[in-house]
Amino acid sequence: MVDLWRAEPLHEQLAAILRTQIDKGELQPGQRLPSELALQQTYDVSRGTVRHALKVLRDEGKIVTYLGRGSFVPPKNQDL
Amino acid sequence: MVDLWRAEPLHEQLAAILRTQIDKGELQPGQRLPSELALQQTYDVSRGTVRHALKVLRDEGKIVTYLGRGSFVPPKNQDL
DNA sequence: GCGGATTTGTACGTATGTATG
DNA sequence: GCATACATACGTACAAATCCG
Repeated sequence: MVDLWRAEPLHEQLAAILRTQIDKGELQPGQRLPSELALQQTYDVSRGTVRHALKVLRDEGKIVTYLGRGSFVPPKNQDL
Repeated sequence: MVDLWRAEPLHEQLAAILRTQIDKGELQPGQRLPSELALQQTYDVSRGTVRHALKVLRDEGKIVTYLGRGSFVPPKNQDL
């Protein structure tokens, strides 16, 4: 869970959590991440913070996001 | 084809495509447009997006729509 | 006229994008 | 960082009108 009293910004904490889940394979390639609303409720942060965290992962190439559909873990390989 | 990552909204892109076809005469006055389902499949967007695009053209007077029949390019002249 | 297929109308529900305070 | 509002987009379901065999 994110910790209000850690020095690290909330969105960084959340990004780290999701990044770990992806790297560990708990979020499989091709799989959809929980919605922003779900993440918001799960980690008790605002939607803005969730979106900030997702942007971090997006910039890292860890996820891809589609309007109206959600964020996904992209396939590792190049068979697109 | 419509492009998910263009800045222009999908329904605007689709409206522009159909508007061009009308203005070019590829869709003749009096002719029926493809059904919403056909447009949906052709351009790979949701029906809601198709309907949004058609509403744009309807508001422009480019097409008229009848329940159970379809959308049509109205005659240019006033012989209704 | 009947019945199924087609087409548009409407209503929800869910999700992301953007803007504002 | 948070809260709210609205726009954009997808999916589903069903109703209403029309078309056609």
